[in-house]
Amino acid sequence: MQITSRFTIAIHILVAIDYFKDMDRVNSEFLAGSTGVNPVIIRTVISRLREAGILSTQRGSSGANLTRPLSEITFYDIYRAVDSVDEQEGLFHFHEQPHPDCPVGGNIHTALDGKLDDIQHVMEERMKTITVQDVADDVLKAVREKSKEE
Amino acid sequence: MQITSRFTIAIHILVAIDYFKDMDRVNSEFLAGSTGVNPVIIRTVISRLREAGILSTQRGSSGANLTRPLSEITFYDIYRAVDSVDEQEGLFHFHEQPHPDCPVGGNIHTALDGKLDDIQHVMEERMKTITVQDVADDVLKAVREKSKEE
DNA sequence: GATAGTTGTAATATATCACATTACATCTTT
DNA sequence: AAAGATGTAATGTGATATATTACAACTATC
Repeated sequence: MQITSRFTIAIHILVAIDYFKDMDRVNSEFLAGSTGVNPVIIRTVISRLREAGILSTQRGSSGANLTRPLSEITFYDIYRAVDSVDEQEGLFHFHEQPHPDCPVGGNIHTALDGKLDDIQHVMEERMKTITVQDVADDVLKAVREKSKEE
Repeated sequence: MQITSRFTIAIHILVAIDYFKDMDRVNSEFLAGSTGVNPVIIRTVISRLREAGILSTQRGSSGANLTRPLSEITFYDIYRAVDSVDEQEGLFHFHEQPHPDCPVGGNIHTALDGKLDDIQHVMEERMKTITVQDVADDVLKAVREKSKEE
């Protein structure tokens, strides 16, 4: 299994919105071209980012506005915004009907749930330490490296 | 998305094999009852554990033998054994066709891949610190708690 | 050595989900 | 009013997880 590409798409979108903010009309068509993803998917990802308060948009009018700088948008914010992992269900799919009358089956949740939460938690905490600005910086760096080579 | 239940099933199975080792014939039918999972699924999970060298089985003959104590089987070992996350693909599904000629699309992998690997890595490292024995201990504890209550 | 019990595995079915796509109502800008 | 956007519903398609049936291969026991 894999975490949905909505997550990397959202990061890509945010970097692009910032990168091209003064140069182009950054509409869903443009972002679809940059990401190689269908424009409707772009719009739904943007919808989720909007619902999460990360950016704002106007019906009919092109482009999106960030509500805060990229340096204040963490990977965790995006992960939550685009529902990379369902908040209720959790990262691990637990088999659903362990037998309650079996000593193991009847106690496996008690014994295991906390440990699974732990694992998910370290992952999410690490996500909180990385921001979209970190990505934007590295994109810029790479762009400059390439232009040097010519 | 969620990590396949094969992971929790495998942990459940290993705890049960150990717990019942002197009491019952722990065959796939028995484990299917304890987990609430189809016996064929049980056998395929056991197959993977066998391929990973965690236990051995004999065709025709009931039961499985652990090749090492539960205290030496980590969550990471199981995670790898049952292919919870494809080793090639990684935890995050990257959108597949970012546009190479776009400054953002052409550099997003360079900028993002290492960060995604980092996140996956902290999760996997935490998995290495938890063993199936930890679960078995907590199952036993819970069993004893419940028997006290009577 | 015949029988019953078991594992290993292929083949198929079903449900769910991710992503693509079409279509269109709604809104903004010119 | 016309052109260009967004928001979103509806539908299609492919991939994947799990369940299930079926059976060959093997072991233990009577």
